[in-house]
Amino acid sequence: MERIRVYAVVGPTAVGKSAYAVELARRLGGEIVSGDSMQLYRGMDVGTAKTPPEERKGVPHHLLDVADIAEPFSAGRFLALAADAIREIHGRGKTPIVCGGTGLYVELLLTGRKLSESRADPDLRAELFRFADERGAQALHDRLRELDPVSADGIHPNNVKRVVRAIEICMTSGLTKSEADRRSGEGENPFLPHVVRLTCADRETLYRRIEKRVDEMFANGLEAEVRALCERGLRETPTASQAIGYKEFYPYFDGLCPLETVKEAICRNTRRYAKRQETWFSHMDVQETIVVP
RNA sequence: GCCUCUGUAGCUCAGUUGGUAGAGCAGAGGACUGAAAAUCCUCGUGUCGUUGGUUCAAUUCCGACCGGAGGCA
Repeated sequence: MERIRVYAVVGPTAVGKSAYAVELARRLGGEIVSGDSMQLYRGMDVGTAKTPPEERKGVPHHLLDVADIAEPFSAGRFLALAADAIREIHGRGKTPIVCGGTGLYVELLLTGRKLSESRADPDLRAELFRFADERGAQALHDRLRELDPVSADGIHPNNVKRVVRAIEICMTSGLTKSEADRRSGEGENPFLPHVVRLTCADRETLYRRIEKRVDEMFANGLEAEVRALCERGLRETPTASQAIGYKEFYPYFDGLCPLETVKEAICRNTRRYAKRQETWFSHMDVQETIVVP
């Protein structure tokens, strides 16, 4: 089977992935597939730094605006959509270029994983969280160990969220999580990745870029965007509500802190996020590294 | 001017009945196969305001001085 050549542009927020990907697409005759867990949502534009249409320079972008903020999302759903988009682009004789900062999504995609659909079960989650709350994180972890000792070994007991998710997978997919993981890697990877990693020479440079970007977001109407989304229930959504650049406004809207505090919190959370991204991408199989000033 | 309280990690503070000290936040590093912009793990030496004194030993007790807060005049 011939593998599909897939380019990928990865790196922390604010290094300039999107613009780079657009240029790459124009050079290669490519189309972009977003690998970003928040740009999926319709209406989340300014805060997610979604490339505005006028900056896309005619390059088609896939997987932007494919979900309503009320929808939960998952890596499984992302994989299905992204893999389809890649095949479709390739089928038209164009080069697929994955661009995004969500390490898990991009890595699963490029390594050719396939995950069966597993529904989120809010009631089960709530029950498991309650259990952890009442009997302790260790007790919940013990329950996972009974269901799936292999994945229990790989998840720290304090990481309740992941323990809950692992149990949920076991109970909704009909397989243990570890078995599902094993199967996800079966078969040949249909993709042949060429990963370009963008990074900064040092943290200071990256942090300066982040601060500048946050300033721009505020200047471009971030507050109004978040306010409008809150009116549509953003705060009650399962996934979209967690986005950096959005959740920091909640205390401000409740009159609990000044706007300046919101901005500081966004910068801080973005810095921490960028650091986690750097950790992730530094271990990824990368073909090309570009240091941006 | 007098009296009281206070000065400990970048910040907010705890503590040592005298044997040179520890939490939260901030920060740094790391993990990651189904919420991932989420979640979790690891990392704390700092003239204990300055300076004298008592003591084998003072950040801890005593004095003075210098900051800060409050009270009385």
